[in-house]
Amino acid sequence: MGVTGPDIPSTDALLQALAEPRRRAILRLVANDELAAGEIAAAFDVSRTAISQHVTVLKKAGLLTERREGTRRWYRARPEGLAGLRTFLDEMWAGSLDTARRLVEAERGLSDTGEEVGRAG
Amino acid sequence: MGVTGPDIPSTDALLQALAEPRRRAILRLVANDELAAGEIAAAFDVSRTAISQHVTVLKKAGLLTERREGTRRWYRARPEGLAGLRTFLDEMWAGSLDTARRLVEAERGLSDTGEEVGRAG
DNA sequence: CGCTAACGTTAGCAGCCGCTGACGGAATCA
DNA sequence: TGATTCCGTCAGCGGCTGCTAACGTTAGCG
Repeated sequence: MGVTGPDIPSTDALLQALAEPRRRAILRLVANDELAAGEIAAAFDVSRTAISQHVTVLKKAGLLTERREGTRRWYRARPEGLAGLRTFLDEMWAGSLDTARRLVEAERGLSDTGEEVGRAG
Repeated sequence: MGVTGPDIPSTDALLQALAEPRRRAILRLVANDELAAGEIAAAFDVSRTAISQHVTVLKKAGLLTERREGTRRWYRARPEGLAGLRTFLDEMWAGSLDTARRLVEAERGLSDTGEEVGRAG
């Protein structure tokens, strides 16, 4: 019934894609310039096939855009693909920082009064 | 001779640690509360051993702090551990966004003059 | 049409990784 | 001291993953 959107990549796919050093290198390579598959492959010591597979992973993670021109395919980094990662990071950061703030406060109270500081009950 | 610092975890270790769904769950679990190893393990359906190994990975990535008390070890999320990830994200984002801006500008020029817009030479 | 260029895809393989079970160590208590 | 609790570590195993070689596909050219 409903119109299915362009399937938003999960945080899992994102982090798993970025966990590979070579995939991050590819991403940096096409961050400033649009490159064809062959050009990307030429920058590495592994086979063209391996790079093609990495590119597929990055594409599925929403980190790459593809533009076909003749027999060639041009790739470029997709900044919005990193939005999910930023969200994940902000949530983690906020949660932990909030706790850290609470701890500092409790510690200060401790040094003043000598009162015990345990886990928040 | 020199004083060796507390060895800063690499971006690779960071992303690889975060790539595991269960490790992210552990991180969320200790983001707001300090928990003992056993308590963390109790929250999952896998063995205590598996959790211990995940905790080790997170610790090596600088994402966890450990506090020993008697036979127990208390764990807590370490917000500064995510700093490296933020740096990585910002650099990627900046690079891609800069390119995107350049492209929009070029495209606007194209729609006005009909001039070809290729890769920056 | 045949031929080439530029790719993606598949099968198969080696290495990594997460899991379990068994074990060992440190702290606590009788 | 011995027994128990809490926990990390090790060996081994199955599944995943990154790699290569061979093949299939599409676009362009003679």
